[in-house]
Amino acid sequence: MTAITLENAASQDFIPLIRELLSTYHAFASCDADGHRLSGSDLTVAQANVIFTLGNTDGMTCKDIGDWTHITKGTLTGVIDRLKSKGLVERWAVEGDGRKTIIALTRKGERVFSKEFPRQVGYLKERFDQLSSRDRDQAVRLLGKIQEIFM
Amino acid sequence: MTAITLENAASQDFIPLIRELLSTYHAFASCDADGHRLSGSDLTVAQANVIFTLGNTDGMTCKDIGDWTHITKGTLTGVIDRLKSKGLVERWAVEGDGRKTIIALTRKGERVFSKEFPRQVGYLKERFDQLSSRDRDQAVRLLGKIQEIFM
DNA sequence: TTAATATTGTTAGAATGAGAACTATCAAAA
DNA sequence: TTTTGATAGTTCTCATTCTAACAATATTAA
Repeated sequence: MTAITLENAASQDFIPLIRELLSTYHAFASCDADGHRLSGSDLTVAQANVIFTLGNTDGMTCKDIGDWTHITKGTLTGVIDRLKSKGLVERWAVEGDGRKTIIALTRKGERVFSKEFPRQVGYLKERFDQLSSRDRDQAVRLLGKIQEIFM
Repeated sequence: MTAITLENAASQDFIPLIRELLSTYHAFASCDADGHRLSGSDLTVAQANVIFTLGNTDGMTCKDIGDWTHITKGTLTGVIDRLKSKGLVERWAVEGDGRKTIIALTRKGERVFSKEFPRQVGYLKERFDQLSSRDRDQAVRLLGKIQEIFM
């Protein structure tokens, strides 16, 4: 309830949580990127996430892809452009709603998904196997609680 | 111990944890960015983090700033260039080691730090006050465990 | 000392990122 | 119906991001 001053700001109790959240995120992101880079798939992290999102679906709108991947719409247009130029996705008009576009994997995109998705999951599994299921479930629960404070 | 296949990849137990980590990170990052944007300080998140890191120090090397903020050295050069052009930081040579450079706040940079750091901590505190200290401490502990699996 | 190796920081190039402005389309309200 | 507002996607601008290559300097080993 005390006001925040220059003197007490740095010692606020929640700052270690922020630091831990950020360093854990960066540790994961770095590991994830390593997996994609070592695979020789020539996919960036963002491109791979879009491919992985579209896998086993009949296509999704840009809005839904963005919501799922946390990629903002302005960025997503460029990511999809690059995937399209690689022949991995295609755009379809939606009948009944002229505002929407459906993005879907091509045959080639599906082959890349079938190869890269299990490989990357396996790559990450080697790390996450070191975490007990108890800790994992607790972490999911607590991260959910943290998320709630931003809504 | 089972091999990862296209069929079982998406149902791996650790995937919800990854999704929760990413969405919590993005929720925080978005809130943090909102705070800086609404402040009218004209600082980007990266710039503010460097300012906040340098506050109450006598200066730090680029290496140490990068380690603390998780900004890679290539990126950091540009961020510091922009802070320098705003007159908020300055570069000093290190006597005894010609490879190193010390980055330090200017007077103007210190004034910005004194104003923006407590303001942003207060802005974030309003959210984190909604989290119990028990959940906060548990989250720190579990995030630490997750981090370990990437080392 | 000399050579091999490491560290620090900058630079270059391509992709990602957020946000705002814009177009087009749809929905709701008057 | 018309007008007002909401939604989807693209485009634009600037900043950040990463990797890799590079230069300069330190350190270590031979």
